[in-house]
Amino acid sequence: MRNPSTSASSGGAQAATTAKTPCCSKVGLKRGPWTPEEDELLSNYIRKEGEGRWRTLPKRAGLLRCGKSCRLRWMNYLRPSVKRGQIAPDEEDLILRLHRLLGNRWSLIAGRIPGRTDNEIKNYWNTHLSKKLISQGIDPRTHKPLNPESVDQNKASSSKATNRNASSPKSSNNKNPAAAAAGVEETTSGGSTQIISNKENVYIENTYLDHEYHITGNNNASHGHSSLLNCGDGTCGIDSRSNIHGLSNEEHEDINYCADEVFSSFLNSLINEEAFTSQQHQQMQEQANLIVPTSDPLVSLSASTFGYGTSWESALMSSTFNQNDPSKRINGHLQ
DNA sequence: AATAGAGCCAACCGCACCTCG
DNA sequence: TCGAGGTGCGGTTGGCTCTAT
Repeated sequence: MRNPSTSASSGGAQAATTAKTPCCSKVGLKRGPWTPEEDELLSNYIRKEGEGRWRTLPKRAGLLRCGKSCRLRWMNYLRPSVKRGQIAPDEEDLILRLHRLLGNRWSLIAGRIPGRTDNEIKNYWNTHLSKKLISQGIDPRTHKPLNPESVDQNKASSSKATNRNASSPKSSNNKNPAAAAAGVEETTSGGSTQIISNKENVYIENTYLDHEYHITGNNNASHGHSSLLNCGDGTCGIDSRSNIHGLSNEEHEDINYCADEVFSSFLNSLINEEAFTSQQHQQMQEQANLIVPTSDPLVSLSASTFGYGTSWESALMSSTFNQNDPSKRINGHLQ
């Protein structure tokens, strides 16, 4: 692993040129790669005073950097818990699974992989995993099989020049006007999973798993939590309309949990269930000599989790609930 | 050895959310 | 309720390193 601190020759003491970002607009602030001296100043200060108050931290620490830059450097590189080095195969596997569940929610994914930062995972995804999936004929955004035209397009876009323009332009944080007009906040729209919330409810909709997970509970600022699913007051519950938690479509029931634990175990159950059912389904396939037209374990999950157990087409057709109208899913029940 | 292109990753940017007065 | 400040997130970029010619 290269140490960026040693490559500080380029762009180093360049003054901020843009005046749009308040904290970086001050003339004389340093940008570019960090030097070992700066790293030490920042590390020593945070060890002594702790994290937070990033805006004023640089001045207090004697750094000519903006707060954002300090925070980023600490979070992505200097924090003791940050693990350096190659992504291990099991970590890679976990990233793939989580991306399939969560889409480009790098911070959420990073939160499930100890020692790895969102930036690191994002970079690893863009430089390794997306290409790997494309080479396997899988669309890295949707995790669905690519059609031949898409394969060509994706292969073309994997070159440096086009890759930089491949992503949608600054769309990640844009609100969906239609959703906004309907009083529904679409918090983000990931590749494989959509998290939709209104003031009282949160929906997790994973279209590729052919499930709809519905986490109910307050989702307003008065809770005082930044996390979408972190209510922590016991009012949150999870309602899965698949039988992934052992509940049938007909007789599902609300279960109250602390949302953090719910979300955590929710992800675990998905990840583990996926691993389990993938294996299980493969065995079933072998036994029944059935052909599933893809190697994507996701497809196996869909089929076997729904209990149809034979093909992904049946799993797709088994979706009986309304996937398009969040207003019909309040409190986990169709209205 | 020189050069061009590709790969890679730390850092930056802009936006949205949260908190607080 | 509103606005300002602080923070976090995801997308993008700059530039160093590697590899092929």
